[in-house]
Amino acid sequence: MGLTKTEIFSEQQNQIAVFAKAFAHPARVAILQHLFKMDTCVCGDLVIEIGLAQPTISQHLKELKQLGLIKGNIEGTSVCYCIDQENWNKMKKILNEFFDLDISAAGNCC
Amino acid sequence: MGLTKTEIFSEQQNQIAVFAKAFAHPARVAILQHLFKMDTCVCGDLVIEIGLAQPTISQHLKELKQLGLIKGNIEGTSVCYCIDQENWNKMKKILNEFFDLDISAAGNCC
DNA sequence: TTGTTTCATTGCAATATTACGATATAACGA
DNA sequence: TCGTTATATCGTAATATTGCAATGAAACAA
Repeated sequence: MGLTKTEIFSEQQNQIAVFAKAFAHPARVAILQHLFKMDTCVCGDLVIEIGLAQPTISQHLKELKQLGLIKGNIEGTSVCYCIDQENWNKMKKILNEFFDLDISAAGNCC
Repeated sequence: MGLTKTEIFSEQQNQIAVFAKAFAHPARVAILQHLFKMDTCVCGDLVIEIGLAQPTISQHLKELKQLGLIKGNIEGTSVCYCIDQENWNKMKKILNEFFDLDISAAGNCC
């Protein structure tokens, strides 16, 4: 049905999934990598850097912004985006807790 | 168009996206958490544990298996799944390299 | 004001994902 | 052999995602 049954999962499980979805597209990975690489903030250079149309980039930026991973500031006619450090670290913490689940017990059957 | 333009991105960017997609659904997060929690391997208990139909769980398991994050062994009529430690660690390394990009330079504009 | 630049939004088409009923398959016990 | 159990696969319906052309909105310069 294309509809995820979020109600049967824990809040934590849903949050992990929502954050993971942010990185589940190479364009968004590329955008974030570029925002990290540039010491000065980027705006529509992303359209040139990445090879996608402007509306497409704008849409990906919107998703990252709604998740809180990036911030955007209007500067004249252009918009300056950058990583939201606080939320980025929160996301890292939540995902790393999941990645670092104790593996010692599992993995001994197959 | 629903079709990701993978060809314009680097192999690394695509790989991050593919791994992230594994966690981009709470059911797969729940499956992996359960596989970590149980010291003995699980099979169709997942259908009971998680509240989804058997074909749906089977489909999610297939995706995780294709990615190499889990392994499955046939034991009689049931199938025993567990984390593939080697690939799990590979995935962790790739995603953490991305998460740990130097934040000092970025994030000072907004 | 008019034109330009930059970005967001809208609307749409194409593909992907999620979920499940029905069915197939494979191993086992009686 | 026959029935049971456990899982996989198929087919299908519904929703989500991706991408872009066209258009709108806002700031600026002339």
